[in-house]
Amino acid sequence: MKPFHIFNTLSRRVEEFQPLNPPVVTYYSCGPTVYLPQHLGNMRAYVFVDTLRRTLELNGYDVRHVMNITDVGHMTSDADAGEDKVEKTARAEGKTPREVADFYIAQFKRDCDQLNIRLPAPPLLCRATDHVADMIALIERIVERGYGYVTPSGVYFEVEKWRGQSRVGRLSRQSLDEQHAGQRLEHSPDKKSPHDFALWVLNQPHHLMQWESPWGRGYPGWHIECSAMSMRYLGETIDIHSGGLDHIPVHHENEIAQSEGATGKPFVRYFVHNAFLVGMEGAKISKSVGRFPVLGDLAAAGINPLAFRLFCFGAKYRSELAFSLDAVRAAERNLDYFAEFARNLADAEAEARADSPWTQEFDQRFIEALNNDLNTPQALAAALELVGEAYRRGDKRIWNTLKKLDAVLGLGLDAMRKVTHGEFPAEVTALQRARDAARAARDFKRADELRKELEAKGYEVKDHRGGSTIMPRRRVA
RNA sequence: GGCGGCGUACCCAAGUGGUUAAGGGAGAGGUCUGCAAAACCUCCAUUCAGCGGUUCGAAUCCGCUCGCCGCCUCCA
Repeated sequence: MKPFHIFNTLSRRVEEFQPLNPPVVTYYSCGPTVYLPQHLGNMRAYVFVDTLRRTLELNGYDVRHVMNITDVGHMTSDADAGEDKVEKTARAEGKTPREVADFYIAQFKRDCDQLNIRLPAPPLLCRATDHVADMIALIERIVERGYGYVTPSGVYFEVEKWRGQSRVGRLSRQSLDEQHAGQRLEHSPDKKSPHDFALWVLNQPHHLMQWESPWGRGYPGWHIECSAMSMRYLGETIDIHSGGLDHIPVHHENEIAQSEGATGKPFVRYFVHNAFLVGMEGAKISKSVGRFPVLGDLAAAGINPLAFRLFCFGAKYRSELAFSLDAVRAAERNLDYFAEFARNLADAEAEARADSPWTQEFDQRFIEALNNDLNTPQALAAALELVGEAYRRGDKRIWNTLKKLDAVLGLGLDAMRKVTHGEFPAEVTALQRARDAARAARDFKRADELRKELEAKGYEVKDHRGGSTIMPRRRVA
């Protein structure tokens, strides 16, 4: 089997992945900003993060995964002096910033749960406001090494000193001249150059969240949280750092500068970036635009939210994906296909110790597709064909294989099977038995009555040759 | 102005130099079925935005044209 390969934005190539200290993989993924609900574009990114993590685990790696939660420092306009977005929402809703953040964090966790996205457990799911001391310590190192300078409006990182005027940005491949920084926005006159960015912001008395620092009361710049928390939990050089494509030119470029400026060591070995979910008009879905679809919209449209996970697998993470309710409905048919198979699987079939030998081909195709830069469309195709082949051959000894694939697909097929193979109330089981008997006696009138009774109690009934299966009716929110 | 990406069937999309252009959805026909629901079979792009070029061979490489989008400012 070929080892895992991934596209590294640093080299702009698909590379064989080799962690620094196998089998451990240190992985930092950019998490949510918590001043609004997460839209489906955000959720696509987290499905991607989850898929990457699960694929690494499938390859036998021990993934130490950190995700940050940005609950301070995102400005509405200018990166240095605009209003903090969390605070803006707090003012609008009459809450404290902490309350706003708590609310949207809880919602984020619920959304992830519905998509079977496994989040790191705290403290590895880490909040910026809980790590201000780490950030201050890091800024001190940067200043000591001569890359930061203190002014009345804040501490800034001196970009040109770090990389030189003409050097091309490592990630964005643009020279400083090409970036036209400052052309379209106002910046602090204290900055030596428009490219410089804030590490610590001072003298913003209206800002609600403030901390004491060696330079005075203030709050951290946006980029510093990721460097500080990444180093805190994963060390000064990590294996993988992921985020959206939009972070390449500013956020990640600046993270590299400040981190390597502070430590003198490489910050990240593999930078991985996911592409956007786009609306039907082909335009990017983003928080700053105003209206955007959220996970709850799917349930409102009668779609199982988990279908969104499979919908995401339909395109590679580096390709734009066009969102529409119909496209998610199409994915929901695939979800039902897997689910039906799992639910109807007899115990004898599920408990077979070894799967049929022909399943290996699909297993292999699945893993090779994922190991080839996370080609989820091909992996999904292999999984679908595995099930199709089982039906075709009338040989359902594929459960061990399917469960293995589900470790990445993340549909929870095992739990789905238990829905039809679990314990039901005695009266429900009795009704089912009575109905099976009526059917066997070809008393279809009676069978139909009993079906109605079961449905009234909230159970769905499906017949097959020898008998029937029942399951609680899916609640559509 | 700079940087980057995209255009494959009705829809979502793989494939990026070489046998018949994955897979799914929708659609059409069929098998099975008491009903309902599944499932299975068959069909569904001589063609990859357009035009040139390179090559024994291109959806895949190069050039041009048209159309669309992202980033350079908070954004996954």
